[in-house]
Amino acid sequence: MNFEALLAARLQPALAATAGTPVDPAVRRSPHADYQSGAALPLARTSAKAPNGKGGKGPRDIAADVIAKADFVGLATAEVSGPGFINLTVQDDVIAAAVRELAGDERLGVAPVAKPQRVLVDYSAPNAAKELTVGHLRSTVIGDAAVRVLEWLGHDVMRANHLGDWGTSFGMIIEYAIRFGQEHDVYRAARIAFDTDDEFRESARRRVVLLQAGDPETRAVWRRLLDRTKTDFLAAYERLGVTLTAADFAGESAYQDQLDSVVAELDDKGLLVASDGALCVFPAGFRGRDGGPLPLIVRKSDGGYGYATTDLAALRHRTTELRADRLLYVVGAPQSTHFAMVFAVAQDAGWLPGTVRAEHVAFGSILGEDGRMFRSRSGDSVKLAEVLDEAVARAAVRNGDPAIAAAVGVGAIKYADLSGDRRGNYVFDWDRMLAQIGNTGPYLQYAYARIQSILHRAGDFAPGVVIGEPAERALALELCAFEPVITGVAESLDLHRLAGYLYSLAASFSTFYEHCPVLKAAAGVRESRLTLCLATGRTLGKGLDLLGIQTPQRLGSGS
RNA sequence: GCGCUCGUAGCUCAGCGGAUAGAGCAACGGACUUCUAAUCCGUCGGUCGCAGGUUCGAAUCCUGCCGGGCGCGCCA
Repeated sequence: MNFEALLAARLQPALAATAGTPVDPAVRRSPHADYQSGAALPLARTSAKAPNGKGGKGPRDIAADVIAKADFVGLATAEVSGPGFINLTVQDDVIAAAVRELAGDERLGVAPVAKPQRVLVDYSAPNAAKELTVGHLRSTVIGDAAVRVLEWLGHDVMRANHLGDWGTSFGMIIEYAIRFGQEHDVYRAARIAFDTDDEFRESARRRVVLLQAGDPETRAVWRRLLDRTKTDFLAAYERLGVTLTAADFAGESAYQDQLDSVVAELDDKGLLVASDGALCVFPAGFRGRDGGPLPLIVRKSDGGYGYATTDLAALRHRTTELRADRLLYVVGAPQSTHFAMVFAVAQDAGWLPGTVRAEHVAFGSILGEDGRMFRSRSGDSVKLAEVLDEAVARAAVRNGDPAIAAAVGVGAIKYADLSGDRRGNYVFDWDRMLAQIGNTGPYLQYAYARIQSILHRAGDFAPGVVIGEPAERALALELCAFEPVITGVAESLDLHRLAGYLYSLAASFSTFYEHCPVLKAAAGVRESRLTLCLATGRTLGKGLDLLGIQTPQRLGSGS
């Protein structure tokens, strides 16, 4: 259901007739009515300037004209308000019918897209030499929610987990593993050796060369280390409720045999410039510290390849071989310049035609309560597993069932990540994210659980909606707003708008719950309220599912 | 220095050119013979960083400052 679109469609002919030209109906939700249109306001100026129209009409007169010409029959009522707004009030019976339909519709009034796109979502992408840390949380959680939303809308979504499995850090851990016969959890130790021991550092560098040259022993160790971390990652994804699978791993190593060809193709197109021994592309519009052109280095002076080349190879593969229509890179904001340059070079090289959208879905950092980068007391980055453990332990205080505690704890962390504008930084705060009131995971899960409890007790009933109490009306109207939110999020990838909507829906439900007894209501009213519960439960359930958050049937210690 | 980004209530944040800028937390005051009170209702709290500009209308768009974060040639 999309009342905004329906109302706009009714308004459009009247506005066009009044203005003599098509006008944006500008229909929005409003605190003064269900919806409002501000379209008459700018029209007043045009009218006043009309050649012979002495004085012209004021915005209120114009709004009245539009209302007189518009046909709202069977949908809404309209009235002029304030300086010239058109307040629109949807008829109760229309809202009721819409909710009735929603309650019985698996898709909750959201139709699959008419033209599915092939969307490739590049997310999570941890360095396979290390453990997962909170640093990987945002890309993983945001990317997976984006995948879920796009997929549910009917798009052909391809997940890509661009694992760091080839760089210097792998040289370090392979060298360390071979020397000390230890193959698990060696990154920290290897890093220390690399930073403090010149001889080790040299060996690690040689090890990268051996790896890239295909040395059998090196490759064997590499393969074992990689398999081990992949297994660990998959376990973490499972625990997080992230849909990435083994089939989605597409690490840097996968593009190694394409790097020469990337450089060759850039050369063919005359984009390559030798500079200080390196091969570079200088896309237009990028300036460096000294004001000079900023290079994207595609081959280092030592002949090796860096991440820029790998990113270009991956992009080319995704548009030419995988035929993606839209590329999403869910990567931290600090890399925005890098991606802008990669996209610019890819365009120049013809790998990114105008028909394909490439977007850097950037996000900010997770901060500690001191406002600085979130780290453990020892200054290390915090392991993801430890964060999840603590969240679950905290949730377990109120939830005896381990499965429910896990759903609440993990859900709280994910929701905290998704409920704010992804571009901004956010402060990691246990108490806030696990609070049972406010815009939190637990609050939404609680609302969902209460609904399930009612529905369970109610048993079968004949759906139908009659709007009575203000709380019923407010809830019903909120339910009808799901569709525009979802379609908007698929476009903007602002998951926090979905989160905000769900919070607002849950809050409307809580008010309804307080003011409108369901099970004890009179016949007729009872069925209507149960239908509202059903529609709300389904919407909350689907919305949270799209965010990747579980919805237990029951919360608490039981009974 | 250049670029990107952020600056909204004491705190954490919404606010996608429209009316009197909204939530939660905190503070204070109410509501449990009632479907989970893990909730709800109310009160208090704001020169939307500053100054200009565009507009009938600006927290929102533009410009310039101030302040924080990040980035700026062989790490990813």
